[in-house]
Amino acid sequence: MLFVSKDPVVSRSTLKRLPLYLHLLEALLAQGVECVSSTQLAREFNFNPTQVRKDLEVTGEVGKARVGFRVAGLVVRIRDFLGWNSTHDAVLVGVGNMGKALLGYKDFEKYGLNIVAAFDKDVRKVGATTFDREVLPLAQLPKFIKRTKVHIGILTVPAREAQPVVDLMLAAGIKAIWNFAPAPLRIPAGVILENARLTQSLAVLTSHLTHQN
Amino acid sequence: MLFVSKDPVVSRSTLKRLPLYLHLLEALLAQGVECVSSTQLAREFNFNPTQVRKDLEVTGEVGKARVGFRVAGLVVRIRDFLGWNSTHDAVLVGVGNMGKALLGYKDFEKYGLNIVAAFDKDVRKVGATTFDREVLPLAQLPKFIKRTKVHIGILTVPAREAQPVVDLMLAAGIKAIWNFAPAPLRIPAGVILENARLTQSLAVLTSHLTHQN
DNA sequence: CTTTTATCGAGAAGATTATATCGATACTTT
DNA sequence: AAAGTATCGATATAATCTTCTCGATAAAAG
Ligand SMILES: NC(=O)c1ccc[n+]([C@@H]2O[C@H](COP(=O)([O-])OP(=O)(O)OC[C@H]3O[C@@H](n4cnc5c(N)ncnc54)[C@H](O)[C@@H]3O)[C@@H](O)[C@H]2O)c1
Ligand SMILES: NC(=O)c1ccc[n+]([C@@H]2O[C@H](COP(=O)([O-])OP(=O)(O)OC[C@H]3O[C@@H](n4cnc5c(N)ncnc54)[C@H](O)[C@@H]3O)[C@@H](O)[C@H]2O)c1
Repeated sequence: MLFVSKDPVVSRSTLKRLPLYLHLLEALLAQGVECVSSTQLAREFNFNPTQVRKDLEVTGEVGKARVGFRVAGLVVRIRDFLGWNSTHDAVLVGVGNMGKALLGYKDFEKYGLNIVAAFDKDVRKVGATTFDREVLPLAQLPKFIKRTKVHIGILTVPAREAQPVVDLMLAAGIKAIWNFAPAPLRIPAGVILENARLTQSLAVLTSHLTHQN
Repeated sequence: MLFVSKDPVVSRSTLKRLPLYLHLLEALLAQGVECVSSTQLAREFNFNPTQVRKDLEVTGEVGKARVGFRVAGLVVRIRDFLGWNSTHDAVLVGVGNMGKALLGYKDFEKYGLNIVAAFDKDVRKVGATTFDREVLPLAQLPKFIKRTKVHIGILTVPAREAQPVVDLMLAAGIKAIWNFAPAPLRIPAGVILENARLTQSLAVLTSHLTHQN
């Protein structure tokens, strides 16, 4: 779509398919499979083989005619491309149901994400330790972001609180926001916003079920 | 993309933008705003006005030149279109961190989703009550689905457990699956699969941060 | 009452994304 | 060794999605 600055123009669609391939490839790697063709991968997901090849092209891994791609090579290349071989620190704001689920998710480290601190404005939550991380008062958020130079902000507050918290984050220098609240956010160009809105996902299900009858 | 059976009248992109409009429109409605133009809506999201009009067209609501669309009308039409004015019952399997967050989410009823029961294979979790719902043993899942004719299955088990649980659901007659596990699932045509994969969403963030430097 | 302006809906044009085609290549089979 | 075949990468074509253009229309301004 938009949002990429220079030449490495990779579509958001491709970007979202890469983790799908990766998960499968890691399973194949664990099974000891050495090579896999675009045809095989495509069959797993009901994609088109050409599309798979185009997607994998962005990682730089080249395949061999009649053989396919090296599984181990693809795994490394995709992880590198996605930035999952390095660590991206993040702060989380809103230690409610969703916030706690994210804080408790061990596998984020596999995806290069490291939640270093959590914040809440509810004094009853502050001070408690949630999954080994202390919950800090919201007031300390700006200073913390500036001091630790953390780039990612995870937003798990109620919708009406989302924009004010985002403004705090932006003022403190956050570069990317992962938003779970069903609220339209205003952010300046240059900052990446990714909405993990479950309601959007749900819309696909409920509308299909509705129009099927 | 693919996976819609007959005439895929509405694109998935449009489908995912409708909830965005809806959330904003509901806020406007609460403020007493009566009409809104595609231009105004577009500005809020940095979309193109024509795109907004095309999206809204699918709901059947017609606008008035020089005035725009009735906010109240759009809210009803979008909710109807998405199936959010009726109730879709669902079962949830895997009462871990994510499963509990979903069980505790009060607003799902606004989105037409009603989680009627939760299942887990861990005997320590079974019997406990999580957010007013008893956790049932996995063994009871098939009978429960058949008896209650529930259509939606929510999958919050570890990735390696995903396919076996899906197979159970399918055999019992589930029509739509909302999957949170990072695993490629095999499902027959006619069943709707929607992946709420946070790792796909995360890929957008981490890859951008990586390639910016 | 006429002109101006903002917006609509329909259709055309443009951009992006997905798929098909094809020569080259590397492995298998005969 | 030669023939056959699956797959690659490159390029062309097709499909889809987005944006532009324009005549019609409804409200506001003159
Ligand atoms: N729980 C889910 O399954 C789910 C599903 C879809 C969307 N969401 C969205 O995710 C967000 C969080 O949902 P939840 O279920 O965790 O809600 P929740 O009410 O359980 O938690 C919200 C937390 O944010 C804190 N908070 C409120 N305002 C704050 C502020 N200004 N600064 C810092 N902290 C603040 C609250 O104290 C609370 O701890 C909501 O926007 C919700 O709509 C949640
Ligand atoms: N927690 C998160 O923030 C998060 C983020 C992204 C993805 N996910 C994915 O969501 C899924 C659940 O994550 P989680 O953090 O809740 O994990 P979790 O380990 O906390 O919970 C998993 C639950 O599933 C149950 N379970 C395991 N096998 C089962 C089976 N065959 N049948 C029924 N129940 C079974 C376990 O007993 C446990 O209660 C995982 O696939 C995870 O990768 C979670």
